[in-house]
Amino acid sequence: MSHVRYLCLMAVDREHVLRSAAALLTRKSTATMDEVAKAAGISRATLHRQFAGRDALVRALESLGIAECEAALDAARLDEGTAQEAVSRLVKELETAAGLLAFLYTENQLFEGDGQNEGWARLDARIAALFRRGQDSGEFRIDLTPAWLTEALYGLMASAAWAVAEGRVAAKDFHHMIAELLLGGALRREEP
Amino acid sequence: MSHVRYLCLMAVDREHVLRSAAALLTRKSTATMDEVAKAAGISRATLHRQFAGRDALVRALESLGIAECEAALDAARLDEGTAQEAVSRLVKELETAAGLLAFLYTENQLFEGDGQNEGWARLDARIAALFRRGQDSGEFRIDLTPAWLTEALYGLMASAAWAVAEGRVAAKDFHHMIAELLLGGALRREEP
DNA sequence: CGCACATGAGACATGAATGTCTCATTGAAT
DNA sequence: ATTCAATGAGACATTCATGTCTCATGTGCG
Repeated sequence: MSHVRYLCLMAVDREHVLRSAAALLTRKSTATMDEVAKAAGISRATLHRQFAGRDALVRALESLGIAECEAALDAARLDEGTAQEAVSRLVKELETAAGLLAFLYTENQLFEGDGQNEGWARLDARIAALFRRGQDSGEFRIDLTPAWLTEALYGLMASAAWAVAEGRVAAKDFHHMIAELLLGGALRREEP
Repeated sequence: MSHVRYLCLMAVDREHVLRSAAALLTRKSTATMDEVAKAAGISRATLHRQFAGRDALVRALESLGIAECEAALDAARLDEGTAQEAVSRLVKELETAAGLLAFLYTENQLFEGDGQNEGWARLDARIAALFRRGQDSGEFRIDLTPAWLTEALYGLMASAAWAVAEGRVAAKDFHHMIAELLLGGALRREEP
């Protein structure tokens, strides 16, 4: 039964291709299908056999990014402990997906039109709910809206991913930089 | 002497074209030259007469963005008062350039190769120097590097510009959102 | 060994964006 | 009114990424 093996190999390769594409497109968002194929170590023909076209590839990356984010949200256990700790865990869990997120964040074509993936709305809602929980518990200041804090989290993740990729900051500081800057702003300061 | 008037008109139109292009490309970074021309209310032929090609247009936008940033840095008087106040003034002065900055921030092709505009390095140095001044004076925490704070400022500006453009946050909160979040993170908290 | 199938290489057509060109028109200055 | 320059409209060739195709190769399996 080569059929089973066939499916297995396809799945593995598809995963590898998506990873390679994400890594390349994060650095050069205008990379051609040929460059994507070369980066994955396959031919352009095979790339087209796995993804109907560039659009399908980007959509698959979008689904992968959403899935990774949701997995990170689950792993971060946003409902446990203080909101501050939950945010810190979330940043930690999102670190591996930061590069992919940074790419998707700039693909604004994904968000025009009605066919936009509802996964983003789910993610936004869960993250915003976390910030709202922190506000309700008195941990976070209330003059910064959950929507803005969610946007800022995305933006800081993307900024850090690019800064690390270009060597302007150290990769090991990723979590500390984002969590400290974001929480320092979102956390209500003790009255002196 | 129509020659003088000729030069004057060219300058005015060029400015207008650049503004229109910046506004459009901020929303849709893949807009074609035809769309850019239509957005500026001119024909594609005239657009090509003013800018040799798409590359030249992007380069001109880059120069414009750098010039606006340097003007904002000058107007913010980064050496006066506390570093915190200077950062707040800087965010205020940069607000009008935020859309353009957001576009340039994602044009990572500008930063590959050796021919990258040295204006960015100058800007980075000036902004980083401001954060360093705040650290030296004890206003800002020292565990977040000036390089990262500079990156974070860019990232938050871009995030806020997009969020405002898409209606997720209110435009009037622009300065407050960025300055408060950034400073809250960069500012050393009072010991309880 | 022979079969099946995924792959790589490459040819080919298509479409889109670009860059260049000509020509008629407008508009302002003289 | 005449002249000059800029503009708009459009034709045109070119380039490039894309998408589809065929064919040869190799590799695993029966």
